[in-house]
Amino acid sequence: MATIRDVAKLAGVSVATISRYINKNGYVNEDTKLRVEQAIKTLQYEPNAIARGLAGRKTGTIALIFPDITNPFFAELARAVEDVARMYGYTVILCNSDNQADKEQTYIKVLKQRYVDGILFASYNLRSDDVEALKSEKIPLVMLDRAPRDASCSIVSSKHLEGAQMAVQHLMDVGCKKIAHIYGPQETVTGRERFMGYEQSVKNLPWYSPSLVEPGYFRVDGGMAAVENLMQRHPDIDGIFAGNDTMAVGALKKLQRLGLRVPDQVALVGFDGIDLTLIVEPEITTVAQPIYDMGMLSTRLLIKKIEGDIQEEQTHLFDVTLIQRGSTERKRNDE
Amino acid sequence: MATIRDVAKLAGVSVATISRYINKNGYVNEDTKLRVEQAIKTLQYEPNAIARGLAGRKTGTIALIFPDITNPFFAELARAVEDVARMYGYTVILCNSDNQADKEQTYIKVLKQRYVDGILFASYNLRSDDVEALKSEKIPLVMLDRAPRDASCSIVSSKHLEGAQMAVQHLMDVGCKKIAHIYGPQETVTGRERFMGYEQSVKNLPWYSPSLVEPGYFRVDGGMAAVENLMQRHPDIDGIFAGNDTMAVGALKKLQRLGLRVPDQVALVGFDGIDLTLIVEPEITTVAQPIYDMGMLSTRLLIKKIEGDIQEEQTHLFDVTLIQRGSTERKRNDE
DNA sequence: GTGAAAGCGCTAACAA
DNA sequence: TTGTTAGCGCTTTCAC
Repeated sequence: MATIRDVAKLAGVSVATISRYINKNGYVNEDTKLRVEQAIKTLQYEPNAIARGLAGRKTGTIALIFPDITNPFFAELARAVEDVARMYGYTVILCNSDNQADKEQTYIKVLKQRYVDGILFASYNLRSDDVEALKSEKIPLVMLDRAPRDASCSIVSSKHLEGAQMAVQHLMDVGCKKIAHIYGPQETVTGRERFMGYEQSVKNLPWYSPSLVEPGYFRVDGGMAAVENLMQRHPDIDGIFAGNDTMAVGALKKLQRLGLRVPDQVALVGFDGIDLTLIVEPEITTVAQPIYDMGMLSTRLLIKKIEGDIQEEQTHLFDVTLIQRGSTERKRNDE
Repeated sequence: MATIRDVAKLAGVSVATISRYINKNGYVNEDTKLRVEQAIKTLQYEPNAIARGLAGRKTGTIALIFPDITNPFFAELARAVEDVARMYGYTVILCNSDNQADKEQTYIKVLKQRYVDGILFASYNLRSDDVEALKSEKIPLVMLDRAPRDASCSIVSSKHLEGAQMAVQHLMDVGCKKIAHIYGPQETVTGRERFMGYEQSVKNLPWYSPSLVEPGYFRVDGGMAAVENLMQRHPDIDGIFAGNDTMAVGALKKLQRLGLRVPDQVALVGFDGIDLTLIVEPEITTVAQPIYDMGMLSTRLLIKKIEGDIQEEQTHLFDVTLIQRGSTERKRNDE
């Protein structure tokens, strides 16, 4: 592989000129520019990214730390991140944290060693001193859906609380008289806010009872178990709002096994808008987040911070959309 | 951040000694070893991976090139790869190729610039000269489920042909009298071999007809469309073997919409063993590949090649397993 | 066993 | 505009 020195020699200039040309900073005369281009072409020169990293402290690498790539939500997010990164000439490092603090910490250490230019973080346990540490080392950071209290950092999220209220409202609109909630982990912003949205919507209604909620751990089996418990306690439940689509899928499966017709006997709404909701029958009504857009925006934000285009920490809140599907499509909008 | 020089100074030795200690090559006296350890600890020294890469040409990075992380099969694979890589101190770069040759080529270029230590390749278009090029540059490569003709390289795959025959046999065992096949892209090894397995199993049977196959493009909507066409041509089809689980899910959905009972009127088998088959009702019988194990093994293989533990190219063929579920669970095993 | 020193390929002052 | 040069932090001969 040709080096910058070879190019310089062939073009009859110094390496500094080549460097300037490549990085498009500093002046380069038009004539020499042409010679340089020629030389680069004939030698098929490709700058060495590692050497650039060492010399310039910019590696063109960003890291994506999140719970689990196997989760369709994060897979779609990762896809968006990678797409945008590629467009901007960045490469992305994949880090599955399983929401374990020690894994997150190890990653951060490793990533520093590798001079990653920035980190996109969507796992739970980052504390404000971690954020401060990264900040003091000038490593740009964008958080997805979570932020340590009293740490200022850039955040990309969406309207979970509002979305939860939309979900509940929709269930009432299609005639539900007793609506349960399967909630996600309360350590998570998403799990918490969606729970709150449900609670605020129903707590003053006559039929409300605290025993209408059940945890589902954001998992299919969790959703199934939750339905089992809920229906046992309240056989008259006729609407379920699941805190995410994965649990909604589990809920649907269990409802069908219990012989309950969806949506006629029990209507069901999920949250997130992942494709899983489309492959089951009936398809599941969901409060969709613009996952791909969120991934795109957060990556753009991160790259802008890396490249110094923005300094301040920004917060972006995306709107969510209720997508009505079979799981709430009842014959009659009764009452 | 402390550098190797700081450590050397504090320990009262030269940087060479520190380097030897870190890399565990060359002799280091027991006493000095202790002093070095002390120094490293007090300074919280972490070797700089970029500098090591430049000097030693080993970056501790491997790349995973495959079609799309959004595909559950590849997501699970990626998870395995990342898990193993982490265990061995490697970091993984994510590359979605969408099976486009140009993206693959661009990636290979970028990855070379970044001195990746090895590449795990599961996309379609790599040609034998690409393989040779990588080989001549001493970049270890492991291919998943595909290999350019007449290029020797390490391959990890599983028994697609045999698996397809198992699927068909199973359908016959549960009493199917007319079995169709929804096939995947014939440019892919997987699509081709599964098709061949089907063909070999049925071509001499009295009911066989070439119009019993239909493409499904490895996609949900493809599976749906295929079922529509197949059932129109042959309303008496009572068994379907889909070339992968994604198409099987689509097939199931369409069958249900057509009002056909699964498994009683039409039994259904997929291929791959992804979780999608578990979330639908009925659950789908599938020929499962050990996806996670395949990811683990191929990563281990790659790392061994990187670290010089093996030279020769190896081929690993995994067994597949028929997992029987609701989609083929008929009341009576008739005839 | 250990150290001195020459790079790895590039960037970025600073001079010219 | 362009060139000289000193690093970036580490590995690796080659002496001692």
